[in-house]
Amino acid sequence: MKKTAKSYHHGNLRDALVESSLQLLDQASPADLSLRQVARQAGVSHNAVYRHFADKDELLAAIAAEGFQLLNAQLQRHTSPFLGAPRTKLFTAARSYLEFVREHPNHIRIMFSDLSHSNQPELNFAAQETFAILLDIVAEGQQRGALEPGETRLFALTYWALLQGFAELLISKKFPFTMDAEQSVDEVERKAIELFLNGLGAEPPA
Amino acid sequence: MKKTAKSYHHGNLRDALVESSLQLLDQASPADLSLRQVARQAGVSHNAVYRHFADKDELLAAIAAEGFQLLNAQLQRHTSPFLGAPRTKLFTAARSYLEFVREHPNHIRIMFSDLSHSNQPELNFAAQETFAILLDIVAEGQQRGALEPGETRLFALTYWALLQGFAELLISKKFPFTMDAEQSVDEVERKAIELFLNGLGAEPPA
DNA sequence: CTATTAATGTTGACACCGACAACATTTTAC
DNA sequence: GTAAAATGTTGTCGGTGTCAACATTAATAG
Repeated sequence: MKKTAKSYHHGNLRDALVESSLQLLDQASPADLSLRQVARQAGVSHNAVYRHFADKDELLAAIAAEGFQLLNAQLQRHTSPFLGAPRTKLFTAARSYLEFVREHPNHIRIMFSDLSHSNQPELNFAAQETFAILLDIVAEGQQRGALEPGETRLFALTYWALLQGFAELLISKKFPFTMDAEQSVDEVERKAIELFLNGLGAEPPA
Repeated sequence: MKKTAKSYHHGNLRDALVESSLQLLDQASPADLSLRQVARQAGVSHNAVYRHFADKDELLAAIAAEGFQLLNAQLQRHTSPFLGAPRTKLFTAARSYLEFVREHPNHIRIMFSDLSHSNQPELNFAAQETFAILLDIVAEGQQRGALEPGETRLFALTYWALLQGFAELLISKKFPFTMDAEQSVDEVERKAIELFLNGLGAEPPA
């Protein structure tokens, strides 16, 4: 029997449940997301969920995987056929990442929960893909002379950490009191990334 | 009536509840932390909690505040009477921050939840204090020539974002596949922070 | 084409949870 | 010393995650 598409009863309920979850997450925080609510939103009885996910964690893992896929698509859409100055792409990717965070804060929360126990290979793959994209961008930046050569993985990891750190500070509302009153969040963000990239580009590798 | 210390029945149950929560968080994730379990751990009936916290969020906010206080104490303990090379202090603080994260991953998770709606001034103050500590360290680094001068708040914010970003990648288990097999997490972390600090120290401000 | 089987969905139940109300007890204050 | 405030308990309610039993539909074998 195939699980793939348009089965019969509901017509691949699995994806519909993830989609319903995303709709609910637009308005409610992850803590308020319940299996039964998701089932209701999908127009199906509770326990139907258990034909597609072993438990709640497995549904959350699927939501997280979907999140990384959406993020990856957005990153590539914003940076893929890119012809600007070498450093601009690094900058654009950063803005794109933080735009996603601002638009889907609850989704990002679930993506960075610890769901490692629920073994969802799809999730691991999608998250690895995110890193691969950042890695490519850094590598290209190095090739085009915007960043110092060498240590590409280390550069990319640090790049990702900075972006996700900003995400955390933004989401948890600990960002505002770190800025001067007259500076907008947007401006601070831009300058900090610039600062970071300038740093990586100028110093000979340690 | 005083709320301060050793009242009567239980003898400041408020702090005991927070303490019980911390014990439970050593073994269970935030999602599994329940008011009733905390009450049981403190040897008190459910609903006793509601004499000290309006709802669950307010308890979580108190836990978060306690977390920032512990983090602040550790940061200051590790960096306070510090006589090493100028840059060493920035490095030590970073290691200290990440040590806290590794030892209290569940606590950090709650600290960076969005609890802004439960208006706990203690929490805001403690988190601001964390930023103040990082700010001091950066300022001292600038004064002693380890970092470029100017933009101190921006430097400190970027510094914090990098640290918290590492924390996230560590906690959510998305760190491992970013490293080469032969490098330990510890080593990568050290080198990334070094890279970052080198960057901030060498490039003229943007 | 039909019968068997697997996949999928539903109903019912259970323990646990957060929150509210009503009541009990102890401390504080006048 | 008594009234009031603070603190703790018991009881209850709707909601939740999960299991078991049952029902229905799709896939497959003959």
